[in-house]
Amino acid sequence: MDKFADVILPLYLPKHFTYQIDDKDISILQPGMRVAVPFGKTKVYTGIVAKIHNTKPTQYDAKLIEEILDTQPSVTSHQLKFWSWIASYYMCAEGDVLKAALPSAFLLESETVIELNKENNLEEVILTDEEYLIVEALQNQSLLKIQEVMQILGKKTVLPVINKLVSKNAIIVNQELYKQYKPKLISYLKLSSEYKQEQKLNALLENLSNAPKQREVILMLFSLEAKYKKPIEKKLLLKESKASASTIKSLIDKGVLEQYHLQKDRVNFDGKIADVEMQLNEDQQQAYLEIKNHFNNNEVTLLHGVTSSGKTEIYIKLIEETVKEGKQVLYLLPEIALTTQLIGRLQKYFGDQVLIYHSKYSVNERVEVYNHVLHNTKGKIVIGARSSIFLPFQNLGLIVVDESHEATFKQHDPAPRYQARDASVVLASFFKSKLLLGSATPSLESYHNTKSHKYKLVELKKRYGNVLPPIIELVDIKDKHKKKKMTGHFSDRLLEEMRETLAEGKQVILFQNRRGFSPILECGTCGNSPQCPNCDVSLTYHQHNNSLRCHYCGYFMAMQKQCIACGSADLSTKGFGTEQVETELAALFPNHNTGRMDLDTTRGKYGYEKIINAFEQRQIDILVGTQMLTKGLDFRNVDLVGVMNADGLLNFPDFRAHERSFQLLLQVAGRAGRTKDRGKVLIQTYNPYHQILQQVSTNNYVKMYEEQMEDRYNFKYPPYYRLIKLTLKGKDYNTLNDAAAWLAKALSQAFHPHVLGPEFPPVARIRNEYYKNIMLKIPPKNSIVKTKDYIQRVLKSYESIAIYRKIRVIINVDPY
DNA sequence: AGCACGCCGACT
DNA sequence: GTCGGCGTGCTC
Repeated sequence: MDKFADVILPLYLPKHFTYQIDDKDISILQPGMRVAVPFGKTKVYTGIVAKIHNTKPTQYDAKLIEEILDTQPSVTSHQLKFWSWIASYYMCAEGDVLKAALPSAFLLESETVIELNKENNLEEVILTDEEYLIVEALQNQSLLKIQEVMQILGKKTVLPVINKLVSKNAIIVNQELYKQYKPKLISYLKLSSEYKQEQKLNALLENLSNAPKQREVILMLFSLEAKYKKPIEKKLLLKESKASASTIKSLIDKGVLEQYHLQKDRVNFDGKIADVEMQLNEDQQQAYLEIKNHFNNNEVTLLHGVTSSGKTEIYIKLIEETVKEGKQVLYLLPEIALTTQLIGRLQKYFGDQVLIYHSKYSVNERVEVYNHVLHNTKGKIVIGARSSIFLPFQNLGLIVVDESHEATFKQHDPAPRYQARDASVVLASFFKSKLLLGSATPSLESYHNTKSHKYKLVELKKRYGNVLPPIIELVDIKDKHKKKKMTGHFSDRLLEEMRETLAEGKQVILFQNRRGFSPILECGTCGNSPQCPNCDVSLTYHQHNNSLRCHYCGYFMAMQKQCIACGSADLSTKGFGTEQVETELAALFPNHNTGRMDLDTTRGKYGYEKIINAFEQRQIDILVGTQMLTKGLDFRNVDLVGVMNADGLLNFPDFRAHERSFQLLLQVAGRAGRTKDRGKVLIQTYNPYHQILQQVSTNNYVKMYEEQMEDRYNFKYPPYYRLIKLTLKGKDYNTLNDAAAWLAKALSQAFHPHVLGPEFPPVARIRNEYYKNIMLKIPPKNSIVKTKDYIQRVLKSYESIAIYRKIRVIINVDPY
């Protein structure tokens, strides 16, 4: 009987596609395997088999699967179930989930390539200029992709030219399937088996006496083999014998040495493992036992522990136990906190049991981690950013979500727009694994869940080693300005404390939540400030390359000397960022080194580490940074933290601004005084009586929680109401407005008072596309599933209106 | 989402 | 008259 496979393709398409399975493949193919399937007229895609069945499609003829790319499934049944949950909850295509879940090296894609037709003598062909350019390029490079042809010709439509060349028999068009993953190979050397006998060897050495270099290499190889008792890398032999590559090559050519390759893991740990058992103090032990107790009842547990109360030690203890049971562990962290500091700490305990998975890892490294998790081979503990929830776990025993309040667990763009913290609850339920959420400042949602008994709460109220919490002082800079006690952006109080701290040989961290030098350039005569031509934002000034830049599309221009609008030279900068703080510091503290940590200075894989190391080794006395220095960093010698301006955070136009400010400020404060000396935190603000700042200064989470929850209730926000945001996006302003109005009206028919908008976002145009938002507030008593079904139905009728089709609709569920 | 097919303006 | 723009519709 004919068999069919439902295949998930890496495309934005809501359904599976059904292909017929070739008779010879029926016994081999299983769900979860990768297959290459033809799609449309030309394309071949890699898809994942979701289901195998014998229902022949009635509406169309199923095509045959072209090739099976696996010998065993790459995707587990748990993953398939999880993908389908993500797709339906976050309202996206399973293909979107697939793209996020698999390392891109798994998804070979067909690409049209052209090469020269060698059968034909090119001299006899008459070519146009464009055709000549392509042929010339093909003489240097045997294959050209369509993309490359476009570049060579500098235009988009290149197919006619290619077709002409084909008809002239000058080139051939091919479909190339790319297999991207390449294992890393290391060259090893050994003596040919021929010389294993003593006498042959002696004869050889005798022979080589007139080639002393080569003789030396052989002897060195022996001594290295004796020393390490394992295969000898070519690189090592080269280094130790100080021979040249050509010496070794000639030995290989002579057949004396044999070269072979072994696959090597890119991700390797070769440090030492600490041989001590994790010791918990009394409070930690208490918390640990409570957690264990909740875990035994299979309950999700929230660990609310103040900064540096020693949450990590508890995690390590729990991880240790899970690993002992032979189960896998997932340790989720916000991307930004994935620093060498924390990884180093875990590796100290678990050595090469630790696998790391995040976006700064290369495609090949990710494939290796994926396979280790799938085959449960090396490493039971995965430390990773949000995307690691998609790894192919076999028997997941524990998930730890550290810094669980962090907004970066939510993916905003592209789809799937998932929240890894929330999704991990579902993931844990599939495996019946334990789930621990950790935070010093839990999200209101998580805390609310403990109040409503959905989660259990465990608290750690004291800092580790009884270190006292830092003293938090609010500095009224409005008052300081009035009294002329400000030097640039520094109040006299901040300067005083900084001098004192530096004099004691301690370090200072300054926090300014904005990058760049000084965001906006403003003309003092006419008030004009240069705008981005593609987006509705002012350009920001960047001092290091003296340019004006757009943070949304990357557009930049040279810094202006005169106002573009009126020609006046009276230009000044408004607002301030990390760069300006650094500049002011250089003038205020000429005898101290300063460093800056923000997006601009941490580019590249090791940019981050460099700054952190320099600070740890006290090459930097004062570190200025944005919020990236608040996460998971543990500096022992910092006694003072200064917040340059807290108001920018509080006045952010978002219902979460207050909660976020509270979390951020407490995180920043936590950087101060992590050892015996009591740290100090100065927060400069125009509004010291703001209730959030008061709650920060008294470290009163519960008060903040209660007050914010009241607001959330009154204004119908999460966790009471659920939100779904629909964003419309398109180049045509008028059509966008019409489409948004239509959609809002259609949604209102079912959700009447709970549809907000359509409204333009703060930045209404990005890269020459306009944006408009519609927000849906779903009352607690309404079914989310039914609501989503209704939205899908509305969208279907929306899509049937031809003129609206060029306006894209992006759906974002729980869009915090 | 891609990608091909198909219909109207500015140029060799 | 073609080349090349983008609107329209389909993909197992």
